[in-house]
Amino acid sequence: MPRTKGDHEARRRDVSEAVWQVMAARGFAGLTLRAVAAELGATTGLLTHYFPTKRALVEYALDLLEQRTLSRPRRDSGKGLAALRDGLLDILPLTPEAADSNRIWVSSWDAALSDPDLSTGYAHKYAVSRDRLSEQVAAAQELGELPPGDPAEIAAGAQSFVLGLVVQALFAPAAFPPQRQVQLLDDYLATLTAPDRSGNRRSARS
Amino acid sequence: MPRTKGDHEARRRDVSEAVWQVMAARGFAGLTLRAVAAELGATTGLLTHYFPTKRALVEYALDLLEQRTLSRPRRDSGKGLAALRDGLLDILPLTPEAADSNRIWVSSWDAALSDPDLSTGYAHKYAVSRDRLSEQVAAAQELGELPPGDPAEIAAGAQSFVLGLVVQALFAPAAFPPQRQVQLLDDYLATLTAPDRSGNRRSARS
DNA sequence: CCATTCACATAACAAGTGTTGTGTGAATGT
DNA sequence: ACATTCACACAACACTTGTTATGTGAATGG
Repeated sequence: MPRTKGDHEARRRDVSEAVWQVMAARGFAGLTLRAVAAELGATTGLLTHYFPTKRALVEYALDLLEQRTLSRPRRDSGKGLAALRDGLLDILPLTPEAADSNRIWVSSWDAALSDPDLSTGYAHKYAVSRDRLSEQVAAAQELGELPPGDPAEIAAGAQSFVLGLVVQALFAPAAFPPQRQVQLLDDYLATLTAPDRSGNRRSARS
Repeated sequence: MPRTKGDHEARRRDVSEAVWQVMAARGFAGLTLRAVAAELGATTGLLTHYFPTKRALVEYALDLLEQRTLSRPRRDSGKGLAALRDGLLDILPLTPEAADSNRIWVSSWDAALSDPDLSTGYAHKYAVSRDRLSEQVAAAQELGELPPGDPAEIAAGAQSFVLGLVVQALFAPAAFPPQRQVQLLDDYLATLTAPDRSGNRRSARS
């Protein structure tokens, strides 16, 4: 039963939704043409009509993942340290949608690590994210909310912390409910704001 | 060409090595019977002789992964904070072997997140690791090397930090050479040792 | 010395995968 | 009104995967 209205754009959105559902339910490895087609109530012919090859669909799925992650409702309340906190909170799986998004991300790491092309893409993407955090760190430092130190290093540390927290929360959602995730992040940020009493210089290169 | 000596144990070690090589080279998703057999210079018949089903081989591979991770040469120099640092350093991909191990771990998360049985196993495993870290945190606190605070929360934070650092280092090994990983970890530990000057209480529950 | 067991190889099978070609009915332009 | 294009369905393909059945030569035990 073909579409009465040939709305290309709407159809593409249907495909997006089906791809998303499949990835959320069966992981990135479960992203198969027939699974998407079944979720869509169609056949593989539809997909090959929109995507010439499987790789094209995978790349589309990754774009979709990035886009949906980026277009998630973002907190953007303050400036400086508050903005940094918001940016980090946006990453955490605090809502079911964010949990889906993160689960898909993590499950895509398998394919990404085995594929050099995808791997460099991921590295670049995380580098961009780090740069953005770095700017927020620098802003917070100028406001005196964070002690001095290389913003890039502090940003890398913060991203590591949040990334790892994502992974732990995905594997043990009961042990890491949203409240505890926020608490852990706030504790981490609290230690960042504290001055360093030890002899170690923070983030100095040899 | 069958084995002249029927050394069951040695053969199993050969299988382990082949499984390891395959996972390191092609990721967890690439762990296929024929790939292992080819790496072993044998056929699938050998594997079905040792493992009744694919799942058995997967479980064996996960055991192997855990065992190899655990049996990696560990630093165990000091007590208290130094022991905690050692335990965290042991996780990081500072050596090629540790990088292999971590890459396999990360690539296995895809299958684990889609399989409830494996997922709970992973959650348990990370919980055990957290408990161990928690004890080291408590010991460091008793030595006065760490300020007071719920050891479990501090351990969870430290594990998150290291886990995330592992992921970043795997995707961008050039940007996260061993030296920088150690530096980032030491910076993190330095912030932990610093007293909290802010009004936030560290790790208090509501 | 011989029967049995072991440790595989070999080959086939069914299911699932991406891909390709052909058909077909609706929409569309003229 | 008609030819063309579009948006798929349908079916077959080559391939990979896990699984299973059968054979076979070496080790082994009595």
